[in-house]
Amino acid sequence: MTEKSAERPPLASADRPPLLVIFGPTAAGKTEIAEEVARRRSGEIVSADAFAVYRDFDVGTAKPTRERRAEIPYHLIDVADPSETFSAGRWAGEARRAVEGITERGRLPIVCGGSGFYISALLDGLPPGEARDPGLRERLAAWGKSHGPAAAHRVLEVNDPVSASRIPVGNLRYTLRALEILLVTGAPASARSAAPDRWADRWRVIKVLVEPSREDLYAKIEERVRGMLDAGWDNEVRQLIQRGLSLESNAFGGIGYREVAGWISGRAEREQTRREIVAATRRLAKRQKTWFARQRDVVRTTPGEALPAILHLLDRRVETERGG
RNA sequence: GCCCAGGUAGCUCAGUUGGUAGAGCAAGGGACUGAAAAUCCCUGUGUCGGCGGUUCAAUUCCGUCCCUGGGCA
Repeated sequence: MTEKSAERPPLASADRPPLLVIFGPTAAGKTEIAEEVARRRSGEIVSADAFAVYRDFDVGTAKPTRERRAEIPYHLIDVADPSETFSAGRWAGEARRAVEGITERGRLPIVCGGSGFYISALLDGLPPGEARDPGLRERLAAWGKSHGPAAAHRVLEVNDPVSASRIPVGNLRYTLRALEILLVTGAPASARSAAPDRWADRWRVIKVLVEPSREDLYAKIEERVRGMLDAGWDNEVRQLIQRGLSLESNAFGGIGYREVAGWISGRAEREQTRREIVAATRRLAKRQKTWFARQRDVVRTTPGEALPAILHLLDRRVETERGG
């Protein structure tokens, strides 16, 4: 997908088709805004959500309902089996294809979601080659578990001191990933620089960060978790478990799923479960905020101001064309 | 009413053989190159239940009162 795009020379700014990217913390109200923009500007939404990709994980991922998806086309939702482990690279590849298709159809692509790493992979690209080997990863995980993070980090330090210096000793997952890259590619992860990725140059990218006040966000999180619990989250989890899906699967790592599993198996009260999920969601929002803080060329808005701000930004192209 | 066990960070608790205290969780900040809603890093002054007493010094010992569990009447 990148070869084709690399051959295409970048167009003058005003001639490039728009690519709207709406991101922000969970429960900020991004979806409603994206849907309204889609209605008014004949757009299609590309979900940038690492857990909405899994089929049958609906309630806890705040996935748009079938009715809404019938009205507004959505992409990158329900594209993976819950037993799979998805990846940022796979998402970015599929998202690029989706964006290209939407543009070719003459419609507005709207990337909307809270998975910052995924959005970065889409816009800025990832180093070439996945350098991923599930079997090796499993063996490394087992080895790391028995030897401990310190031992793993020492091995990395010998073979890739640069990566080792960047990764805290306690972060076994990152240490193992660096080792995996080393073993799969034969080169240290630190030498794996991102090749210049010009994919996004084909679009006039409009990045909008939707950020409510902390007070509003926490209130919305409370409300959302309550709503999910009332909407039959427990039934969804019960069905997933009955179907034989492992609690160890990546999809079950999504916030709330293991908590709800604990509740329906009688290990925790509903109210306690609710509180834990709210706390976990707040922590997620905090991490998202940290991730988004370093984004460049972003228009920052609140949920209330977002829609007019976005419409104004989209219409600016028309003004430019008329003027020039 | 009596006996026992407790009252220490927002929560659950540890501890100080007397020199004014820590862990986990929560909370706040941060990192992030194919697991990312994941993973990890940094941040802990709190009338150590109240009031008296002993002591150079009490959260730690003594007395008393209050509160919370449990037991006995």
